Amino acid sequence: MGAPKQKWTAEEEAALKAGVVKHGAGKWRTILTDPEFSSVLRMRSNVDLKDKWRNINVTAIWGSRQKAKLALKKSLPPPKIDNIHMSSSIVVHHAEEVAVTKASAVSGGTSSTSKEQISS
Amino acid sequence: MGAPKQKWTAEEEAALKAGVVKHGAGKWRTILTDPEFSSVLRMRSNVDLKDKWRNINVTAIWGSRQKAKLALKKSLPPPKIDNIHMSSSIVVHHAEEVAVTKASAVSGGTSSTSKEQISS
DNA sequence: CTTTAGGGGTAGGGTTCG
DNA sequence: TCGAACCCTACCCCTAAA
Repeated sequence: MGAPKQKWTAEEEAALKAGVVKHGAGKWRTILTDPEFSSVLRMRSNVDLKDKWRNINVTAIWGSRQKAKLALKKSLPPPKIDNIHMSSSIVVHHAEEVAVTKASAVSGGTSSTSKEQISS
Repeated sequence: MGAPKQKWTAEEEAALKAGVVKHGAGKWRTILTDPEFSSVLRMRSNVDLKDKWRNINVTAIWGSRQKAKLALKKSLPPPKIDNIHMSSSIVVHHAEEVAVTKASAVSGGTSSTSKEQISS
């Protein structure tokens, strides 16, 4: 249909990151309205920005452990339909790489969220 | 966050609809204070009721976007490849449709508008 | 001042497609 | 199967009108 899955380009991703650095994470609409990024992110919505940012963040941190949460919620249906014979080859994963060199110094206390019951 | 996304249950939705039928749409506070629904909607605010009602109405109009897709996808048979999987945990979601015969001001023109070009 | 109505926007969950 | 893109729901904030 109209949007057959528009993949994010490097430019859009860079613009998104720059926008987050500039305005802070969560200010998708602000980033979108910024003339600096609006040119690149013209086809994106604020929701798209949020989703993309989530995806980036998730993939960056977790290199091999994101199923835990999912498995906890939705019991993973084991392929054991009938036969239960199968040597469980416990593959000892040597997970010790995943050097997260990505400086995620953007998210943090940027959002002050000062909702201290403003009095008129 | 304080509100970890409290999804509306069928009971709450039914109570909301019943309240609308009983007191009328727009009387959120009245519905909320009603001892009959206050038990179920104790955790909800009048604003929440309003929002939920808005969402329900919006969803009701569109009978070709989400529902069609979902139904199409769920009814679609798996690949012709014969497989012996599919344990199928009968998680039939019970969805009772409360036919609210109230005159909702949503009727317009059979919704042919698939595009929302809202420009402030 | 309280409530309702409508407009915006964000976060999270869940689904679809490659 | 997994991941990325996308859609939907809930919640909240703001402003104007009753």
